[in-house]
Amino acid sequence: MRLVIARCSVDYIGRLTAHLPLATRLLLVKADGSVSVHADDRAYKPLNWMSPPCRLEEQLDDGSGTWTVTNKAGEQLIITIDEVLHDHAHELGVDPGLQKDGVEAELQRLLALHVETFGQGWTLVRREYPTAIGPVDLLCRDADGKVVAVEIKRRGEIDGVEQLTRYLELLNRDPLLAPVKGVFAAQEIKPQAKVLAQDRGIDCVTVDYAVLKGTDDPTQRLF
Amino acid sequence: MRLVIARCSVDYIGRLTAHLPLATRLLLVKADGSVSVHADDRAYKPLNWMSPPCRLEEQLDDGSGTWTVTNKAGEQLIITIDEVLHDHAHELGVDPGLQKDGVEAELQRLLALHVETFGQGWTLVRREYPTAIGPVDLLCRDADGKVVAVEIKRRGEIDGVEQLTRYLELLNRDPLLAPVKGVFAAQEIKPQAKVLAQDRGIDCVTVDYAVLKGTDDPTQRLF
DNA sequence: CCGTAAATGTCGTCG
DNA sequence: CGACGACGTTTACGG
Repeated sequence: MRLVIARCSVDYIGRLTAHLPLATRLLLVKADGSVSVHADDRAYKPLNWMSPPCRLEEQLDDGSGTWTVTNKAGEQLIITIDEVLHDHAHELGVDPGLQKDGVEAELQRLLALHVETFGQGWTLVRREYPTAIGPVDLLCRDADGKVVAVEIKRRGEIDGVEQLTRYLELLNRDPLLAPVKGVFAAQEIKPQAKVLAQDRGIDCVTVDYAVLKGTDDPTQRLF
Repeated sequence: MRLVIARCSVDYIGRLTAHLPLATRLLLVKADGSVSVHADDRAYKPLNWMSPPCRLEEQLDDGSGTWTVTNKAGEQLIITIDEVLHDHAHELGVDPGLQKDGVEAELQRLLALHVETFGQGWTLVRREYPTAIGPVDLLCRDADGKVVAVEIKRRGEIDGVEQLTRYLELLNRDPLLAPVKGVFAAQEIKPQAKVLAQDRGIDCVTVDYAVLKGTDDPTQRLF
């Protein structure tokens, strides 16, 4: 990893064209070949960058000069360097990598254990019920024995309603299942998604993750 | 901007939980308060980070110690530092910012100016025509006076066709507008999107941004 | 500040 | 290699 602080201007010509006027910035060159240009704000996102695989060509005359970064698609990041204020390289080695523990999978697991969240007398037919266009998160039966397809998202947006709609269309072609109702479940459901769901006859359920987790965790129980 | 190379392990507790085993990494502290942890790969994306606004607390004993970064939501990034190999700070000042060209907004602006791109005699009714489920990019009339809804994307994919389909369904409920036709315009349209659009009776138009821009820019005109 | 759509999205997985 | 969905999406824009 190489860290360069330099006064520079930058041009990107690729999927779009972009220009950065002369200013002092951080140029970050990683071992994977990527180059990114950071200002002192905008959180972790660089002002400009080139993702690997790409090639960095340096043309330097006494500190000032030009970096040209090119990828296979012919996109170019051109960094015109006026003055180098700091230039430091360091070997980091391979990173052991990140261990993540996601929320959506957990949400599905908890709801599968507690389908009564959707209504009294509900039972789980199957989690990840397979169809030709992908698995339905939960297939249930309500108290009347009617089949219900449940789509679970952490954040409920319009795309999720579309996805559930496609599943319902497919499931309703199966005479053994039809008529199949739909439930859209998420920690938070956007107004637009609610409108579309209602328009399609799909019920929306907002799920409280903490409560659900509490239901699952004996140490969290109130009684 | 502060650049620290350190042997560290990292834990994030927030929207998910994540852990990074001990290794040498770059810790990037920006003037906006953000902290990000970079390995020597994964392009510009950090392994872990905290976005501003947040607060960094340092507890150090002879180089080793703990950084605790907290935001308002109570999310925490905890960096346990084993050894600091490099620590360098630099004043960058405010960045003049990025000038972009060629994004969807630009494409929409140009097409609004040149609806004849879609056909002779076409007129613009309104840009960003409002509906209950969001604004239609362009509402036009063709040479016969028929209403046409135009959805514009930089890259035309299935989602865009779905979006336009929803608009058409809604607009066609309005007896003052119906029947409304659809046009899907993009610099590049994926085959799948074309197939779906055709199936829905939606016309596809591939737009040449350079030509359109040339039409707009007198200095670029050939005649 | 909330809601919505775009993004050089990026990053996995799976066919 | 391309399509599809998730992302701690992030970011910009408009009400």
